[in-house]
Amino acid sequence: MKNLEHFPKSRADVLDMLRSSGITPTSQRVKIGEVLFSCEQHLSAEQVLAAVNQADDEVSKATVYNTLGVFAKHGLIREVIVDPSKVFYDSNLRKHHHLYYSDTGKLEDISEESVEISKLPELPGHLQIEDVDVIIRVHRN
Amino acid sequence: MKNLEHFPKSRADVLDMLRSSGITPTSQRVKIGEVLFSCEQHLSAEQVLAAVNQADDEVSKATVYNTLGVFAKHGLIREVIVDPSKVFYDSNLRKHHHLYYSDTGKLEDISEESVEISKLPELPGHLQIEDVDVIIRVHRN
DNA sequence: TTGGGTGCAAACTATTTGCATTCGA
DNA sequence: TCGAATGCAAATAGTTTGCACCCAA
Repeated sequence: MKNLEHFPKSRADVLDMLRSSGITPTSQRVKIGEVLFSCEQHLSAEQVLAAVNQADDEVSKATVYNTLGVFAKHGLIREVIVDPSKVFYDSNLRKHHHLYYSDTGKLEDISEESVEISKLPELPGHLQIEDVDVIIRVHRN
Repeated sequence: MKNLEHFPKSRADVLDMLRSSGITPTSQRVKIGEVLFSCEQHLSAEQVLAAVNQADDEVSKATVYNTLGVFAKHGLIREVIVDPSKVFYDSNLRKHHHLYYSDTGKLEDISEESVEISKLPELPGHLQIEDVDVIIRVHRN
C-alpha cells in the first residue's frame, strides 16, 4: 500500500485513491480530487465548483455535488456540519476536531491531541459510533 | 429570581422568560414559547410551525422563523447544527451534549457529566469560546 | 399614536432529481 | 458496446426578505 499521507497529492495519487476505493476515475472526478487534495482544507461545494472551473467550465454543479457525495461515502473526504447554511468538505483524513469562528464562518482544524475526551457515555450494544465531533465555537471579543 | 428549571413551563413562566429577556411578549411569541418549553426537546422550525398551528392557523411561517431566531439570540433556546438539511432548536438550557442517529435523524441529549473533556487547546486571548459542542454520531449495526 | 411585530408572498440559496447524452472500460 | 457518469434545467426545501397592516405600550 502506497503512503498517501502527503499533500499535495499528484494526479497519479488521486487516481490511486479513486481506484482503490472502487470509484470509476472519470476526468471530472479526478479534477475535483486534485482540487480537494491539493492541500488539507475545508471547501464548500460552491468553492469546489469555482476552483474546478477556474480556467474553463468543465464540470457542472450537479456533478460536483454528486462527486462530493460519492467521495464522502467512500471516506475520501469528511463532511463537516457546523454552518447551518452549507456543508464543508474536509480533505484532512486524520482524526481531528474543529474550531469554528461564528462571526466570520471560518473553519480551522484542531489536532486530535489538543483535545482529550476522557469519558464518553455507555451506549447500548446495538449502536455503533461513527464519529465523535468536537466543535469549539469562538468569536473575537 | 424565579426558579425556571422545571418543565413544562406555564404560560406565566413563558411570559416571565420573555419579559426578563427584553422580548416583547406578543401572542404568537408566547404560543411558540409554550410549544418549545412544554418539555425539553429538539424541534425543527417546521415542527414548531405544525405544533403551533395544530388547532387553527395562528402563526405564519415567517413569524416562526423570526421568533426562533429572536429566542436563540437571547439564549432562551439553543441552535443545534447536526443535520445538513435543517437546524434543530433545543429547549434544554442546561449544558449538555448530543447523540445523533445518522440513520434516522433523531437527536438525543447526553448529560454534561457523561462526557468529560479533560483538555482543550490554548486559544489566543482575543478569542472567546461560545460553546464546545460534542456530537456523537451513531447508527444501528 | 406609533414603532415594533406580524403575515403573506415572493425571493433566495443550497442541494437534489429526471432524463437525454456521452464516455470509460 | 453498454452501463455508468455527466450535464442541464427544473424541482425542491429550508430559510430570508420586503412591505403593508396591525396591535401592544
